[in-house]
Amino acid sequence: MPRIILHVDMDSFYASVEELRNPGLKGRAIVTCMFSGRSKDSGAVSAANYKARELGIRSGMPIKIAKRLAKGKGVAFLPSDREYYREVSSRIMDILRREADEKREGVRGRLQSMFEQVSVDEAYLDVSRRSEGSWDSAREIAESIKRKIREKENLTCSIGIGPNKLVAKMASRAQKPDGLTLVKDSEVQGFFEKIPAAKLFGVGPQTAKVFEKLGIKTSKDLADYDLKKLEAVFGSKKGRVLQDTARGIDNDPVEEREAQQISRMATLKKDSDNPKDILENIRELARDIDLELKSKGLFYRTVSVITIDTHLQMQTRSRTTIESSSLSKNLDIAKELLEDFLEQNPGRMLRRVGIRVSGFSRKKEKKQRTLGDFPKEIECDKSHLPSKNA
DNA sequence: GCGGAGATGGACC
DNA sequence: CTAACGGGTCCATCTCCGC
Repeated sequence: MPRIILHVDMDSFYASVEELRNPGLKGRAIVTCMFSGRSKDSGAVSAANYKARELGIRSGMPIKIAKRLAKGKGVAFLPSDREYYREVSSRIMDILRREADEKREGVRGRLQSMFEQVSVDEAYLDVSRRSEGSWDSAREIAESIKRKIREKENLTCSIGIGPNKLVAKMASRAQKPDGLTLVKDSEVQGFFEKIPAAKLFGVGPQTAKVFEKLGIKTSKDLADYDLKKLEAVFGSKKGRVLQDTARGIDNDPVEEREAQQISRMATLKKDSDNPKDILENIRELARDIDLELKSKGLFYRTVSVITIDTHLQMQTRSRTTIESSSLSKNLDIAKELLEDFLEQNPGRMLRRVGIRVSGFSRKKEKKQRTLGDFPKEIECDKSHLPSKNA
């Protein structure tokens, strides 16, 4: 059964939302920033609109560099307000969710959207059924989505359409902003051949460096490369995945995924190796995580402490307990993990610290299970229904 | 050999 | 003149250990 998948990607989302929020900014170059607070312009760029990109400003860039590029050009630098962006995002996701196919989960399961939000500004939609296998009607669905987002939120997005998530993703990237790119099965090979291997989804700076050594430049080079050799260099799993990627092959289903972990990080006001200092920060982060856990009704088994030192080297320490757990317990463990770390790394100054919880479950103690965990017979009382055998 | 636990690295937004 | 640098998530892999 061939699929038709849409990848919807909001255009420079944070910056665009800020532009709407403050009419005085209309038409200007806008950069949203995560200020770390340790010095005036310490931190990184989280988003830059297209006017700002024309100046060479990119997300992930240190704010100081962005400001140098922006010198005298009237660029607006704003602090990121992620809570607000999440609100706007959830309205957009509500629009998108309704455009995806529906499917029944399990035997008598509830209706579920074939929809997958991948980040605050991106989502995949499976529209195979709605479009009845017609690329033209998939294109109409995409156009209608773009129209709705523009009408309701006054924002633009770029949409890629393809036979799987990978192709849809690469397609949405191909034309931005406000783009719509359709790559049907018969066009996948030609479309991928034009893409440099380093630009493929899942290929970052490290992998690109190895490609260079191997003489792999284009996706075609990678697609035609000896699989055994790739697997020898990258490991069997990654080698295989890389070659599939270069060929536009991907069978990953569109489905909503449960969070596997929740973490919070913060930059210290000053580099430090003082447990008291650091623990103070971790305490705040743990409180925040605790709130989110409570609101989601989740329990966890594993706590990790993450440290990033002055050379930006990251290390982690984690511990798994029988069952979670209160905030205070969480903090006790974090404290021990941190103390272990500091003992084992005397003199190492930390720049940032974080805490992470994972290994989630919904059940409280041993017994209480969710409905889905119960065997069928006791799922519900059917005695009021007419008997099958009657 | 297999699983979980723990640590690390790479990638993406 | 150079270096400058957030926060969050997912996944794979390696090692170690008990079974």
